[in-house]
Parts: sequence; structure tokens; C-alpha cells
Amino acid sequence: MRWSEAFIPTLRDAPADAEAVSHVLLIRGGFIRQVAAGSYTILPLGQRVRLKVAGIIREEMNAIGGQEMMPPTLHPAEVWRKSGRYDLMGDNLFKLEDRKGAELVLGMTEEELFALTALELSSYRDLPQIWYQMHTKFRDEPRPKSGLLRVREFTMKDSYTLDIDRAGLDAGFEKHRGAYQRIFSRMGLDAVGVEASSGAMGGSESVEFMVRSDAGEDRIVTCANCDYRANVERATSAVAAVEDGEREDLGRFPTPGLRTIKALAEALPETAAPDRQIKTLVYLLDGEQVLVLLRGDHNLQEQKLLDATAAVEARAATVEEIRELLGADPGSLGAVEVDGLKIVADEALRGRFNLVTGANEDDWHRSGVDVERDITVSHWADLREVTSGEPCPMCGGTLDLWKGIEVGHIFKLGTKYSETFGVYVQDEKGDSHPIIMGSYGIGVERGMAAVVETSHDEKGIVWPVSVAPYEVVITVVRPDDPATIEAAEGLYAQLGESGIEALFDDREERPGVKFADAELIGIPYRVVVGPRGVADAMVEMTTRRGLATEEVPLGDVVGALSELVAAQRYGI
RNA sequence: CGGGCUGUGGCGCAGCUUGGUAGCGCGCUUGCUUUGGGAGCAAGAGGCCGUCGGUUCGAAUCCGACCAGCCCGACCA
Repeated sequence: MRWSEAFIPTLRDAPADAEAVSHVLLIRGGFIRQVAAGSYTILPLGQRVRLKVAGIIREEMNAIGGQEMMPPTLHPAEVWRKSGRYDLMGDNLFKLEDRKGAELVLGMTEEELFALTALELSSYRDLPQIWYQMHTKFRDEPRPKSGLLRVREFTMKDSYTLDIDRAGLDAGFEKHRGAYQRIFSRMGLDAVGVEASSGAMGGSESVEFMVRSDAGEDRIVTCANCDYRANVERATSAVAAVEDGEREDLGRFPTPGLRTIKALAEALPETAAPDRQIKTLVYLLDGEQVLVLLRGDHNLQEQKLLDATAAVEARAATVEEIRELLGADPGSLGAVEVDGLKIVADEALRGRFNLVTGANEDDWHRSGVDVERDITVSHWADLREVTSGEPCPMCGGTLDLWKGIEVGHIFKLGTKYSETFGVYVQDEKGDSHPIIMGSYGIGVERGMAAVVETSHDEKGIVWPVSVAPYEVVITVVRPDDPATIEAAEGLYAQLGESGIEALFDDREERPGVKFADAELIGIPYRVVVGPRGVADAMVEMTTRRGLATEEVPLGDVVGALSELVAAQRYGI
């Protein structure tokens, strides 16, 4: 492509509302333009990257036996009603009506449609199957942000495994885990698989692939010593036991003005240290009022609460609601002698006694609380959020907490969709079984943005060859000089014949502009052809990563580039 | 949905306090000079000042409502 004929609208200044590095660089480099919140036009340069990412995903999916197909994006609402997700997904699902008034939704994922397609299967001999598709998904995100990292319309590769038994699901899951590692590594992403919560998708085991970045929205816990990795929504740690001393009787004592765990602990350091207190929270789980109990120095991880109770929505109760329910304000709440309410307690409180908690009367607390003797716990669960520096639950090593971008997620779904859609096959004995499904997703444009987040410098993007929009840029210094342009044209033609994707910067711009643009858009290799070198049949070759430059004879440069590019085109 | 901020040529901004002619830098067009790290000079083009309503002789500016975008929190590839 000749740059003089290309549409590559680079900007010197970033738009004021772009903040994430990938957002700024993709806009400045002329890869994308924003249309509305979470809605972007992918420009020619961006589309070239997108197609390369999609190509890598497709190759790896096909390599594990995936079969690509294309279900519609416009779905009848009844399908989503049948799975229960029409309501479960709430406002995130785009809903519309056709001219006859029939209700439709825009697909945000395709479990339902693939389950419908799977109705064609009738025998275990048809299994296993790996089906996938890669096209537009719609999600009415409450808050699109950070350029391509979180949008309302995006391309997702989603695949589905269909198996007769658990072992088949496990095998399909492991195939995907391997394929995903290869996909991300080929894109130049250092993605790690972490244990995750399955959330609204349903299912049991799930692994998220995370790329370390401060632009990420997830928090990940990893062990410095072993390979324990988990999303904070799931992570646990080894909690040291607390010595509770002598078991005492339940008591009651005034605590005027002491409304926080910290204040109470400071007033009574001997008996009410934070780890000797019970923190009582009031939550509404799908509208039901529930008491949530944690150790005083622990914080609630809401996703764990949702997972433990199979609830869909959790919110903290308001002060008014709490007052009406328990007769006291936050700061004096407790679960002792509370009847008729569901009480969910964190495992760290199991077996504890001689504790302090609120008395459900302002400015009064209880002492000598024995959790199992004095509180009617209806459900024990791991609810606390792990913090940085705690001991690893596997090996006792130190846990590290970092932010990550979720570039992929794989789930063991089980039989939820096959049962509701009636997808059964017969085994060799003629018995009927629901198909066991797995579901696996990768966000294509988010993957692009993640590459930029983790591979750039102060000059701009540094694309790996495997996903770069062009492999080489030829920067012509003084295109008006006949000998120079002739040499450059010759080089451009030779690169084309060698199958190298070259961007030919023949624009009548000053050299500084061309260098800056080439660096901004991140082309992996740059060849500078100018009158200075052409006289001696020499050109300059610069590697974008690190910007190291060497002089190369004009006659050798195609060979050198072919070797370099060929070695990296596939990705590591 | 709660909180904070912002809407003025393609991009970045000033003007608004104290109402009266819409301005600067970059980019764009033309010409000349220049040409190895974002050139210089000259002449130009380009703006319903987010929308609607109100106040006023007069509104980018004051008032109100709405809309849009960004950022921080609850959701997800």
C-alpha cells in the first residue's frame, strides 16, 4: 500500500476524552474512531490488525477440531426466555421489536442458539463436537470505557463443546485451555489462566485468561511461590487461627459513640481486637434481606456471596432498611438471637467464641459471643476478599494482587442448556443423556487493545509481527529525488514479490513527520531510503521494538527482512 | 443507576466571571522557499458555540430542562 493513497488519519494530539494508553494510541494512530459510547468504527489499519487476530484465533480453533459456523445475531426473544436469561441478563441484553411486534434480542453470546442447533444430534456417535463462530456481539454495558477494552458492540469468538460425558467435557476444556494459550502467545500477549467465578453464564469450573495491565478491570491473586492463580472473586488464602481464650457467657455492655470496628478495637484493645469482632452486614439478595457475617478485619467479596447463595443480584441495604429490620444503625448490628432471617457466615468465623458484636441497639455491644452457640447460621461460605501479602492457600507463599485485562474465559457449562432445550442423545445402551456443554470466549478487539496496552513506548505502538497491520514500512526521504524514488520503488516491488506486507511512505512530507508516523502506528520494521545512502546503494533498517538501526546494502535488505518476518509471522 | 467533570471548525484549547464583531495552536488548500526527526513566509477555506426553551433591544456568555461524552463505584470478552 502506498501511504499517499491510504486512509491513515494520524493525530498529533489525542482527543481529550481518551485516557487508556490503548485508546489514545489507537485513535492517534488512525486505527479507530469513536461513534458513540462503546461504539467504534474500525478504520483500515485497525481492520488489518483485527483480521490478523481473528486469523490466529481461527487457525488455533481449527487445529483443535473446531468447526466454524454462523448463527444469527438477531434472536427471537422466546429463546432467551426459555433459558431464563431474558430476565437474568437484565438491561445488558439489547431488546427490540420487529414490524409485527414480535420481540427480538441482539445476541450477547450464543449458548441458546448452539443448543438449538445441537437438537440435530441424536447419538453418542455424533459426539464430541466443537462448534464455534466469530462475529458481532451486543451488550448494553452500563459503562463502556477505555476505548476498545469495554464496548457495546464487539467481535467475539465463542465456541462450544458438546460431549456425552464429563470426561469428554474435561478433554474439550483442556483442548481449549491449550488453544487459548497458543492464541495469546502468538498475539504477543502474556496471558495467564486464573481460577474464576462463572457468574451469570452458569456452570461449574471456569478459567479466565488475564493480561497484567493497570488498564484492566479485574483483580488477580497469584502466589509468588507456586502456581496458584485466581480472580479475587474466587481467591482464598490461608488464615492464621486466632486464640479465643476462655469460653465466657454471653454479655452486654454499653459502647457510647463507638460505631466502627476500629473505634471499638481502640477503646478495648484487650477484648475487642478486630479479629475478635464479628462484622454484621445487611444485604438484599434478589430482594431478600440477609445478614452477612465476617471477621471484623475481613472484607466481603460480593461475587463470592452471590456464588454461595446462587443469587443473581446483591446490594447493601440502606440505613433506613437496616433500622427497620434490626432496630439499630450500622455500627451496632449483630446476629445474636436474630430469628427468621437467613444468616450467611464466613468460614473464618467457624468454631470461634468469646467474640464481640453489635447488640442491635445503638451504642450497645455483646461480648462472649460463641458463633455456633449463639447465632443461627443458615449457611457457611467463603465470603472474604483476599488482600495482598496473605499466605497462599496451597503452599503458604506470599500472595500478590494485581490488575488484569480479561482476554478470554473458558467455562464448563454442564447440562443447563441441553436440559432446558431438550438436547439429549442416546448412549451405546440406548439410554438418553443430556449433552454436556462447555463454552469458551475471546474478545477480538479487546485482544487488540490488550496488545497495545502491553506493547508500546513513548513514541507509539509496538506491534508484534504476527498482528501488525503491515510488516515493513519503507520511509522515503526526499521522494522528489529521482535516484531515491527509483531505488525505493524497486524495493517496494521486490518486497511485494517476496510476499512481505509493506507500507510505502511515498508522501511528500518532511522526514520527521514520516518517522514519527511510522513509530506511532507501530510497524515492526522500517527501511529508510534516502539520497544519503542511495549513492552508495545503502539503506537503513530499524526495528520498531527498541529502535535499533543498522546500515544494510540495498541488495540485501529484502533477504534480511524476509528472514526476520518469516521467523515471527506465525507468532511465538 | 449513584458520584465527579466536560460539550466552541477535523484535533487540542481560549473566550463565559462583567451579555454586543467567535479567537489561538495544530491540521487542511494554493504559491514560493525548504528537506535525514513533527519547516518558513504569504494568501485562503472551514464553526446552526450539544439541543430545546426562558430572560434581554441583544445570549457562546445569564437561567431552566434535556441530550451526549469522559472519569470513579455496582456488571463482563
